[in-house]
Amino acid sequence: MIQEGQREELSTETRSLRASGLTDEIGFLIARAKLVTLELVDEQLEEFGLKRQSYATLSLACTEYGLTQRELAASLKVDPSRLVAILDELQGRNLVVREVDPADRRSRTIRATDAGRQLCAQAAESVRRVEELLLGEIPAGERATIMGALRRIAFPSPRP
Amino acid sequence: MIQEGQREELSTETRSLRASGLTDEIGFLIARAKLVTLELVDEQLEEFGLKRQSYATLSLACTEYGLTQRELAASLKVDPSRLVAILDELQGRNLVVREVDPADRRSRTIRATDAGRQLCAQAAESVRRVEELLLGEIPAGERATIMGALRRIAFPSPRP
DNA sequence: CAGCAACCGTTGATTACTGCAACGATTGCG
DNA sequence: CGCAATCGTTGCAGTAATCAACGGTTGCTG
Repeated sequence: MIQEGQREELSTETRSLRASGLTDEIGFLIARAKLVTLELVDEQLEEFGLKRQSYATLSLACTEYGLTQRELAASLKVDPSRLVAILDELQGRNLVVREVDPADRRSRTIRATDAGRQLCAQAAESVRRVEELLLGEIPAGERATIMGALRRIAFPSPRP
Repeated sequence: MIQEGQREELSTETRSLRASGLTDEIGFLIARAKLVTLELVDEQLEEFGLKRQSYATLSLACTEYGLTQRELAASLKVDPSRLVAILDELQGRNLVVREVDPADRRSRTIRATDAGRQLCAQAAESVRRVEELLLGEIPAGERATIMGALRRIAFPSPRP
């Protein structure tokens, strides 16, 4: 188990975390991994003036499906009321538009503008770099396993 | 790619998420996996009257290292001021005690009581069930890969 | 050994985010 | 037509994250 070659200096912090058993629990690991990962994502998004949620919203708005705010909120697991502010900001920057759904005038379908699409494409490229930063040294086969497992966890039983 | 045998009913929600590319981004996946996972963890902890942070704190208090509040806060990436309320609650339930560090009377070393150890052991057993729920159908070898990757992401460059 | 900067736990204020109820506008159904 | 349900929106309450400040304590330094 312990490599002779690379002597690992274990901080008391790491040692106690291991002794507590927390580093064997998936909940603790995912919570912590989320902190680290999203910090990197935020870093990448900063230059585009986007935050995680506005970026995710913009990404969905770039698809061909004309999603309503309700659908958007459900997809992103965000409260519809929270989405209002996000869309206000995106629309204020002319990245998306709210179109009245002709089929149901209560709903607004959200679509990205050309500027929105362009910005989203650039941001997506930056965001994808995070995976490289985090899993760069891991062989491609294992990386696929990991991403697949995350997908499975993120979208449980019925849906992939 | 697409299995003939199992016809997958794709909801428009899943379809649009895929089309947006978000399901290929590690940031989105981890954020979402964290939501799902911690919901299960909370569920398991509820019967013990613990929340994530108090459980993690209690876990660390159960180790042989007599950690100070400062060290605890650093290990859990929680603000020291936030830890005060957590410890107040745990101490109020006689699960931990604050001992004045004889070496440095400014510091308080946190230790679990016998009751605290007992409760933590029970809670830990429940919490570990979450991994089974999430990764139960995945072969053991891949599970080890996944947990290892999470550890690597959660504790970047210098520390394992 | 006196004094001073630094550190510890704690308090308090400020800010941000989540979840929930309620509202007008609109729809679909009976 | 009338009524329940839905959509976007607003506002509010509870919770957490961040930061400054303070008394008590330590250790360094002159």
